[in-house]
Amino acid sequence: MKRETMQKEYDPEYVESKWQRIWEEKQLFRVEEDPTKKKYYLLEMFPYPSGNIHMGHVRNYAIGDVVARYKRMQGYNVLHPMGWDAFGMPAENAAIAHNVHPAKWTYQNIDVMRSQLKRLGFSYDWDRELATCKPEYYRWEQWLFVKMFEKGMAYRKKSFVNWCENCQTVLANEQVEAGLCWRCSQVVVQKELDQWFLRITDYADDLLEYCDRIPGWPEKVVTMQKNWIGKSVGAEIHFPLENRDGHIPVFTTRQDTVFGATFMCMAPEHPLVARLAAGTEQEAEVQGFIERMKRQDTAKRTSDDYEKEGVFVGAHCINPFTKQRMPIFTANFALMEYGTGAVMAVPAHDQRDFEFARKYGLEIIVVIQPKGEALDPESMTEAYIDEGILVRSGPFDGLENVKAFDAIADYLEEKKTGKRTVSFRLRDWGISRQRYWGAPIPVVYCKKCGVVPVPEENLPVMLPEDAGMLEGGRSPLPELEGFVKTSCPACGHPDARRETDTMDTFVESSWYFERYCSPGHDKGMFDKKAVGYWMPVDQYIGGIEHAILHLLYSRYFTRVLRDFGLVTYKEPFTRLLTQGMVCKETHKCPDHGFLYPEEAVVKDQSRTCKHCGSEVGVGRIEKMSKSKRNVVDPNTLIEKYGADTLRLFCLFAAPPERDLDWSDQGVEGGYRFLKRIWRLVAEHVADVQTAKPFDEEKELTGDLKRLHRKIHQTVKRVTNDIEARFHFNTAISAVMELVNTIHAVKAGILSTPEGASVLRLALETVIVLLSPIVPHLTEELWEALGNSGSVLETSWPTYREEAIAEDEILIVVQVNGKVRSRLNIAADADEEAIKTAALADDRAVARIAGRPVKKVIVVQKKLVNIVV
RNA sequence: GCGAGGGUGGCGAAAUUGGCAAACGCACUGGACUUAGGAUCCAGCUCCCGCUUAGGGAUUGGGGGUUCAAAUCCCCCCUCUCGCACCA
Repeated sequence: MKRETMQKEYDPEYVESKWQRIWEEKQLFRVEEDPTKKKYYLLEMFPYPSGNIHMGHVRNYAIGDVVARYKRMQGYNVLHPMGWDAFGMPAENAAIAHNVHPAKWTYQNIDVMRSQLKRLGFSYDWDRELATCKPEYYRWEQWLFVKMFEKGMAYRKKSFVNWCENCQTVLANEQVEAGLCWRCSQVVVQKELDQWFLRITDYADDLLEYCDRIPGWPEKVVTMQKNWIGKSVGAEIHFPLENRDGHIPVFTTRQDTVFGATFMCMAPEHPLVARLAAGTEQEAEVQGFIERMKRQDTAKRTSDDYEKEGVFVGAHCINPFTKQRMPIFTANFALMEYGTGAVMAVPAHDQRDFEFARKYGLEIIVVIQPKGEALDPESMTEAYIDEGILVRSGPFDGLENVKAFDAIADYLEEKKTGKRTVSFRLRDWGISRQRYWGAPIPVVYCKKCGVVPVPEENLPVMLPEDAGMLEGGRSPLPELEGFVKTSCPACGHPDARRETDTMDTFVESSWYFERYCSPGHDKGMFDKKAVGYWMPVDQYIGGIEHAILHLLYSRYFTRVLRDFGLVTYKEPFTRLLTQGMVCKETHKCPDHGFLYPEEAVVKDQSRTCKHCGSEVGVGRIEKMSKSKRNVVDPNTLIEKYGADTLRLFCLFAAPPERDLDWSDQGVEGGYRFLKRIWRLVAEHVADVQTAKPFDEEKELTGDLKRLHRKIHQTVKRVTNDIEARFHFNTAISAVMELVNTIHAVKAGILSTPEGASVLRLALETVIVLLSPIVPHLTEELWEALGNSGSVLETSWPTYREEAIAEDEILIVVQVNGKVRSRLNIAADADEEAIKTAALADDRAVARIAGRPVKKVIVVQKKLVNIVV
């Protein structure tokens, strides 16, 4: 296979397979802990093995690979692993559709996708590959679950949960998007079930507080997490029931308005609602309302035209401050999941309560007066929610409301009729899934002992592989006698049942980054020493769609592991980069919907549908997706242009955090650039074969001096663009400029010994700087120049400021802020000299036109502004 | 409604600290080489005015401000994308 001389034309297929083979033979990407070297853990979000690598993966992993290779060339010991988020529903759906076991489908996909990733030349340490569906992985997750159960951090509770009829399973709050299932967009309904929860709310405060201590995260993600956690500081107030024992606890952030509370609103699901209505003449109406609300789906409840409505439950409670009777309503806007499920309604100072009061003719009492204004409940058109002075508030009259927050809270605590409290929007994480293809929850239900965790020595609870898939997506586990029937691990009673729910797949992805540190470890979740060396992840890269879900769960899990003494840090990901989506224009036919580009026949200026001849609209640029038929297949492109071109385009077309608009012509342009470099080296390889890279000892002149300067400038720019900003697009531009500069050097000069030496430095610089981006091409060229070993093993080039310095500098001459002239001036010219030169400039003089010069501003090495 | 991030040529974009707006690339136009070019090389390429030469003017979503100087800083508005949304 070895070619003796360099081919004239760039052949990506040959070059890429050759170097991929060499890398593998030399095991170039293997890493181990090495205390003598600084570590760098670079991680990209691992893929779900859906079948094929798509362009979003290519972009994500191309970005990561540049950083991994760059850091390695900087001398870091780089951990760059890859694996599979392998449990999940698509496997079950495919199993039902194609009658193949989810495991088989998953492992086949993994094989295909692994070879695709290898074909792209990413520098992964494949020895660390893991798949979360393997028992040796989920075994430790079950182990942690048991530990959490023992500490009360995992618990079982009957509650209303989000249910997707299509997926036949429960969804976490984080998995409901605008009332729809995040996966299939089916409307989510509420269903009451016994479910396992993880007590993430115990860490709500800590998770929130640390949001401000992860400076390496994009602000956007941090705010999204803060909003999701949604902390509200306020008070709980107890409203005694009239004519019976007990009280209704209420959460409020506006305890300063409590004297204006004139009625009570409770969530329809609130257990007290039906009890209070029982036996009253309201009972039937209240029951009807509760039933109606239960049937209403979340999507409807959150729509814009959703009207506030409620029903009087036939009972009253007492405002503990005013002793006034307050009618109790059940209302659709009161949410059982938030606060206590009951709201004290203060219509004068809350817009929602105001509307409700107006609708049902309820009393409105103003208790906060704005300064210099008197509010009249009769004429108010909206609630007054701003600051003011308390009125009609007994002992608190005259107090500024901002001060009343504390005063009233103190009073509550003193009288024991309430207390200061904090409410979070964040709910505990429901992890039970009524699905087959997931990690079994390691619990047994015993007639005698109740809920019994599976002891460590019996782990893992293996997911039975002999399950047949059921129609409609129902889990086969509850019907698998061999799995369900077991004996109690505690008392040995033979009549015990296994839990048949599996864990949410987000549990697996909440600790895989630790597992990578010691993937084969069989004495625990991970080897503490390995984790101590590698963790935390220095740079994490992935899509913004995980801003809450995966990233919040991972932060939570890290805290749990820390409390078990397994890790020493709190935050798993020091820096986070959320890359943009890969987008492309869509084609839409009025009759046939979205079309593939080849189904839109180009005729003259317009396009017509291949099937019906209707005019095809070129739709907006949207995220690539199969359903929109605007995807580009990486395989096809690799075949045509090679992996390097594909990587280059993904990095060049846009900075990583921004969306990338796909352009076939842009890919072509990238290919052209690589061919251009190839020819450049091929053309000069004989000249520079024996030359040494220019070693800086001699003073250069003319084109060579310019080229030499450009080399150093390029090293500086590329290093800075990658290191500080991850702006690979400008890094590539800089190398393109260097290549253009080489081309511009007059032919004869390069064949002199001095020329050859500078040229060699130039070519090697191009090669080394591009090597993290297009690794295969650069390996081949590196070798062609007579170097041995891999480019990856060379160190990253450095630059010298003296070499960058220009002798002459272009100074812009402005008159009144407008550019009027430019002059070349010695780089070391002082301010006075620049000023004199500018004032003597012909064009400047003409513009000044004899007017007196008021002021001259000189910016060293940049410009002169003459103000007249 | 609340929060975040965008808006710069025909297109993707660049401008790191307030200091020449449009680097680099795509597309396009012209030329060279050529049997041919969808290969390659060279040149041009924001808009308007202009004796197509010289030159002048305008321009970073819109309006105002600060400054010798604003894509960049401040205020108001428009618009797009994303996230949350009856949160008591």
